[in-house]
Amino acid sequence: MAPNVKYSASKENHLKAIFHLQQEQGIVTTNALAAALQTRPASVTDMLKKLKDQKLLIYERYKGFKLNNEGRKAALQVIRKHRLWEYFLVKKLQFGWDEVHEIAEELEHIASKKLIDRLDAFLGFPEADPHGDPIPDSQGRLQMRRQINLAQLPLNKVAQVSGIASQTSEMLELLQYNHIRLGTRLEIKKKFPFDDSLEVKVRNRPPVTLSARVAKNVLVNDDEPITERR
Amino acid sequence: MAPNVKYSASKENHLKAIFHLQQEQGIVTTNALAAALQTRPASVTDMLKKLKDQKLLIYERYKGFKLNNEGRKAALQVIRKHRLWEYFLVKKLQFGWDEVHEIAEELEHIASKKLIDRLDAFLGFPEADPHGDPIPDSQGRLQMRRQINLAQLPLNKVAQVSGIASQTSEMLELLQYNHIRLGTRLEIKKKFPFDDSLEVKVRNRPPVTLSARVAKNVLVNDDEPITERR
DNA sequence: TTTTATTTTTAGATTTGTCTAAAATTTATT
DNA sequence: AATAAATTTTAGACAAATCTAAAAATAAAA
Repeated sequence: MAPNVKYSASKENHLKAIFHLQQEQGIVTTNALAAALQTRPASVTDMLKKLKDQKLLIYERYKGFKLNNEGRKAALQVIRKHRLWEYFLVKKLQFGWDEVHEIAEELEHIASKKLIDRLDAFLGFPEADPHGDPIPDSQGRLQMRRQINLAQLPLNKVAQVSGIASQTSEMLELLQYNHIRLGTRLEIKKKFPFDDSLEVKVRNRPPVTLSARVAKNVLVNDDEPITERR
Repeated sequence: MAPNVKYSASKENHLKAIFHLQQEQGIVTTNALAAALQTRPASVTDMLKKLKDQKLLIYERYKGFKLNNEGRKAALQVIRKHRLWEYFLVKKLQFGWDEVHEIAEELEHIASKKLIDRLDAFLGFPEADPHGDPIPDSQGRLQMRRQINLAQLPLNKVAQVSGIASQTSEMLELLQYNHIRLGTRLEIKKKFPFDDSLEVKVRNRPPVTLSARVAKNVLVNDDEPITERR
């Protein structure tokens, strides 16, 4: 049933953004979604009505909303496409991991499921995109990973960067400047309660200071990284 | 100047279709374009006005139209994108050459020029797409090739299939069924003046009969193919 | 060269996605 | 609890791309 349902690019963008927001907050608000999509609350309300009519979300006016099963499945297909294209751009076309997001935003709206499954195979069924975010499989199953943000990491505990929450190019540029990338191992050397900024140490580099805003957007593995191989 | 001008998908489709039509007929008519795009003449007129305002074509009402320099350049960029994606789909993702057109119709509207130039390099700067149609280079230069259609080929002269004019999936299916594909060498064994159908022979195969309609859409090299290597 | 037929354009509507400004509702604050 | 502030929704408008039906222009035929 419903193997190749096609939603407009705008609807897909809304579904995807709702999915990400409800990961963090459970229920999503109109204002939050409008901010995430750089649009107006009124426009969001308009779209919510359409998505509700299409039975993709649970929504009662003034009370917030979240995806239902159908909506979640649709969102995961978009996320799958986005992340596979990002992987393709970096691994095959030699793009930098910090410059692929915008292009993938366009590619993710190409409909053909066959295309995506072939691309997946061509890329060797990668598990994560270049930012470390896991790629849903063909059935939309997303292998969840235990991630915490850098602000939550205890002092002096080494962790490995496994994802970047906010992927604006400004953010990615800042991280690149500080030699923080996917897979980078780092530890917090000092926390400044005044503004919650952190002094972070990456191996073989002088320590750098990160604002609380940045730290909250750097995701790291919750458990001990591999430090020795045997 | 104007390196990354972005036109809507619909405008790009119009530009591309006009380009193809004027290749054959010099000047293009509203009805012909409407037929090519499977839309209505009134819709075409609406779009023509917009394209004229954007200075992409020469158009006087009731008198037909054609692309100007700017429009031709834009059309060639779309054609370049389309053909490179087709090549990618066939050569890298193992699609059949008769099933890539629809997907490429979507991919061709992705904007980034950098993406396309990287893709071009990744594919090894191919000269022609899987249907044998030449791929414009990064500057939009299209290397023209001497092609005639199969109906014009003299009796018993071997020629090599170098392009398919009408790429409907019905047409491509028919050709595939008859083992006629890009690069296939064939010759005309008999012409039937009654309906201008042809008996065509492909090496190691029994002869097949093609209608005049099909023959006009199969393009072959004008000059002798290479039969021996030295 | 009139008349008829065809082609093309205009006029007015529709759909999708967006917006602003105002109204309705909920939440927060005195 | 009453009022103020913030959030969310509605009402009405607009742009893009399309459509149908009717009018205008051109081409073909009698």
